[in-house]
Amino acid sequence: MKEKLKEHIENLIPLTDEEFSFILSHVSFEKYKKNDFIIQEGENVKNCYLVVNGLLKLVYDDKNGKQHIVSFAMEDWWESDFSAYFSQTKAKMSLQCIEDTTVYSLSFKNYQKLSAELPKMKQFFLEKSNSGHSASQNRILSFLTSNAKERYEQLLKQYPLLFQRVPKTLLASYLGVSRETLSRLSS
Amino acid sequence: MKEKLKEHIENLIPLTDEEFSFILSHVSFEKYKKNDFIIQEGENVKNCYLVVNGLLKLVYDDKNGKQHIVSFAMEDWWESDFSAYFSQTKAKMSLQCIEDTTVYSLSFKNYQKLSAELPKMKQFFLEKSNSGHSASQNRILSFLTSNAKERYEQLLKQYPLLFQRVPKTLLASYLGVSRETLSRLSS
DNA sequence: AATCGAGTGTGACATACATCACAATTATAA
DNA sequence: TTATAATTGTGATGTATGTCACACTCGATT
Repeated sequence: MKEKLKEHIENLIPLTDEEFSFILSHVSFEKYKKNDFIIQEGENVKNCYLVVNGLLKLVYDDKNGKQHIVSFAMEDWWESDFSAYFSQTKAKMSLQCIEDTTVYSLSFKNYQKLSAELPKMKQFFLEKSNSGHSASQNRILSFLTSNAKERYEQLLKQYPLLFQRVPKTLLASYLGVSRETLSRLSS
Repeated sequence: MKEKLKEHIENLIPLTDEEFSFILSHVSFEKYKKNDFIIQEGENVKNCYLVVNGLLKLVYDDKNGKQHIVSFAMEDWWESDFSAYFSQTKAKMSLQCIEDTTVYSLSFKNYQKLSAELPKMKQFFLEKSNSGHSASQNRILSFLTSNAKERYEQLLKQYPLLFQRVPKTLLASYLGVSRETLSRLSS
């Protein structure tokens, strides 16, 4: 398990063994079951999470009780309600398991500590944040330029695995269309 | 002018005079006229920009020749085709002046240099990137949860100034609706 | 002053998508 | 296994929004 975290970071930045054990002492390994909530709307968001195995959804429940999926988090992704995490306020969204899931959890305090004491980690977080930002911009772009069918095809192309792992209802909720419309698109 | 840059950074992180002049020697001050392109689609993206005065639009031109506004950049905002900037590839979007605009320009090389040699700047960029990421997620959320009228009202509430500074056609293009629909919404 | 073009409003109509209802199938649990 | 819930497909219909066409205003240019 440790190895997976090491690989994940070294994918961007090489680490000495000392550096890695320092990092390891600042995160905790956690297991969740399908349908468990890792973050619940309204709670203080103390942690962000690296998915080791499994699959998460970051969802927003609107005033009509409808669920909207802001993001899926697959293996090797960091996820949280980052807006609440960085400002240390209450979650507007929930983070819930679609499958049994294992994660590394990083508290905000330790995030700050790692950033401050290990320049390499600050660099790591910076690069992660930049790529997260780019990914979000691409998603915005797809809402601006594409209709439901095109967005569906883009999603399939980008994450063919997702298609087999999550019910269509959730895909629809991610794409911003009703499940009925999505069903008609695929046929 | 220098003062505005100093204020902007010190809004997040205090600087000594030496640190600030080091930073200043790594950016360049530039002036553009209304309708000028700062970045053109297809070019290599060498710089990102801090808007000192004026107003920019980040636009994507789709295959049908239709323009989509991914973002407006007002005073005190950093903007670029960040995806292309960070990967040092060609721009998928253009950055164009809606008004006469002055900016500080930061090359990718100097971005890396500042990040590497001034920990405070790495911290600064990290915090900027995090808040940019949050902002993008909020925009995604508004596409998922709101119809055109609601998105319009949210925009007005968040940036009342914008409303007076840019033609409705551009607001429509930002909101992802036709100008006719937007016109009918406001009445 | 006359002309031009950008920005805007509005009617008529077309289309994409949502909603509601119901049936069929497949997974899950007792 | 049987029962129960979750998932999916599909028809009928309503609504939001897009598209096309045209007119009007207003500021800029000559």
